[in-house]
Amino acid sequence: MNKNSEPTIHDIARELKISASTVSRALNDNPRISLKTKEKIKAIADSLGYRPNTLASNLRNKKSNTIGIVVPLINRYFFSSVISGAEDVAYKAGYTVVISQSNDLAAKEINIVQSMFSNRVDGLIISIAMQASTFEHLKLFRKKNIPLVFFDRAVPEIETDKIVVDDFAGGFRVTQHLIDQGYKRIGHLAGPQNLMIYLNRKNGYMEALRKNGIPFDESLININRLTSEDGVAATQYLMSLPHPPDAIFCGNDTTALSAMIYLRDKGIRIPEDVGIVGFSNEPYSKVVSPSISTIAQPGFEMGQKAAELIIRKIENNERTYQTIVLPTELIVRESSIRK
Amino acid sequence: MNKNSEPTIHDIARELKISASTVSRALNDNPRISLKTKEKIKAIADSLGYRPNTLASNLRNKKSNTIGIVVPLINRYFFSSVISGAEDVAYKAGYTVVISQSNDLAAKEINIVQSMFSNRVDGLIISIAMQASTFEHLKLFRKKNIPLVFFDRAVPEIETDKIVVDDFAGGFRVTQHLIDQGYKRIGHLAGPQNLMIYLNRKNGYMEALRKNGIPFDESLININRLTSEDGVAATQYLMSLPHPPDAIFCGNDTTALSAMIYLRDKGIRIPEDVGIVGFSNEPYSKVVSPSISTIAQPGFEMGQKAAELIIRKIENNERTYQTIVLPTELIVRESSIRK
DNA sequence: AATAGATATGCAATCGATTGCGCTTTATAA
DNA sequence: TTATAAAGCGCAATCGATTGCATATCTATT
Repeated sequence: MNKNSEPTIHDIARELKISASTVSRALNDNPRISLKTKEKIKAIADSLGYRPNTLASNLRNKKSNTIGIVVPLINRYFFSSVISGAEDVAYKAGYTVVISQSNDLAAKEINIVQSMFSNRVDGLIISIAMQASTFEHLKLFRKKNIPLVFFDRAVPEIETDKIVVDDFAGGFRVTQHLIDQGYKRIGHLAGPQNLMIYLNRKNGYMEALRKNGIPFDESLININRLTSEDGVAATQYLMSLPHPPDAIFCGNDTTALSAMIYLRDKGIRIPEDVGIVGFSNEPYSKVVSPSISTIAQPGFEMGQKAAELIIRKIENNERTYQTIVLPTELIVRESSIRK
Repeated sequence: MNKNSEPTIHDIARELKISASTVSRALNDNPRISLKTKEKIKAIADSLGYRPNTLASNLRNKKSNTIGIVVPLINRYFFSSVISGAEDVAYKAGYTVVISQSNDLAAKEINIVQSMFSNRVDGLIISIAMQASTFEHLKLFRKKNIPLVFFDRAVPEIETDKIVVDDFAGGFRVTQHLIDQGYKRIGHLAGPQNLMIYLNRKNGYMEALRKNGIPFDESLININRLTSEDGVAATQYLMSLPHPPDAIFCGNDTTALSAMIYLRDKGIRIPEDVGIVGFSNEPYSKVVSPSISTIAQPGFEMGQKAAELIIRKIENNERTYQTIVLPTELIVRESSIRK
């Protein structure tokens, strides 16, 4: 072994005057090697401080034992929870996870995905960027038959595994809850409608109105990017209507919070004057005052499920796809309790 | 090229009846290859849908272009911010980041770090587990001269690059601020003292007391693991003292919040009866009510700096180490304003 | 003692990309 | 025209681990 280069199985082999194949087999506990030899080999390996070179092994095995995860933004509670859950499962199954964030930019997402392909990830777990519009980079994975799992934000036109929450039911429940609380004019801050999750939330909202015989008023829906700023602007707009809403179903907790702050500053009381419900159950939603009613999205669990699913696909080469819909849970807090 | 296996440079070479070396050089824009040949090669590469196999390249180059990041818990705002910042910088420099969480367990940390070594990461960025006590796994990196950067939670006995915030100054400032606000008996919830960050915060606290001529009272310091539950228990304990504190400097925002909730439930007013200051500036600290005074820790920036530093080390093989101390910023909010 | 069968190990190719060295061919200079 | 250099490209080894096939040794059986 050269100085300052790692010992390899060949160094161990030379030391014992045996072949590298034997060493390799011994270290992998291959039954073809006798126990005595194995022990000698392992002893030398230890004393040399040998560490297998995963790169070489991966190359030979055409398998990287790596799962790629792409999220819009790592630094967001829901996504970091998903990553955390997926990492947990992957680690226990002997996989490494590589992570990238698209920053919700289509171009970066394409780059990342291609780079992960070049790195020969065994599977890809992704929640697509808001801004994404073409999906050739993802179809590549399907074409090569590399397991691909969408979570939360999926692409309808790509047939593969998906893990989503029941956004429709979530939107429905939120709205029904507001109606039950006696709110009469319910506004909605909706996210980009090219993303199914936001479309479904809105549809759930509309269905609840319909079912309760409440006429649908287009002007009460404001579609935006659900940033904090958008939340303020949209709320301002809704409240300036000749006939403003007395409750707002916000597409996420970010806008729910910013709407709440805006309304409070205007002297509008929550939940007395206007009820607010968010979506996602961000950690702060339960500690702000008033606490925000919202829909819990089990991020950690989604990550676990996504990892379990993709590992199964990697190891069994199944060719059937499923869409796992996790149930939503309405968490009623102060911001929407009128009764 | 075999069916269902990726095209390689050899396939391109065969197609054009040239050698693989030429293809490799052409694709890497080596000046030794003529422009005409390069163009032909790139055209074929495109039409074949060729993607370089990074594994093979990495093996040959003894470089993985990968940076490992180990944090206690991915799913924590500060850490996910660091990861986010590091990923940003790494991505732009052409590196992939692999991420693992130790769950604050020593055993898992050791495992992860060794696995990252086997994966031949080019460098390792880590914030050590609370529970960690031996550091052989990290010394391995130093011994092999693989760049190692600690952030936030560093190991004093290992000489390497470190990126920390000025916890001492942070603790000092918090305490001085409470004193300035007229609080007389200031308690402190401290984290495990084997971690420098918590030790430094406590030392800053003590120094501020000393400088203001306030006698130090051992019983006002409670050392715990700074979980939400610990925060409640510690606060309960402090308030049950014969001479309870009128302000508490909490080692992190988690405990600050749980302390606040506990006190509120007991009918104790904040900041009138008891002042509270946290540490870390978790996102919720500014939106809860009362909002929590705290120390801002620039997580995203720390991640960026850590990545920049480690990439420089990787690419230049420098052998000098630095400790970058990022300034802390006291954010004064409602929970500690008495005047 | 001879042979089948089991046991233990080695040979050499392979995974895909890279690169030092050397061989042609063409261009330039004398 | 001949030497000389430069340009363009190929050969083959290399990175480290794996594995099908072959070989060598040993045990058991008749």
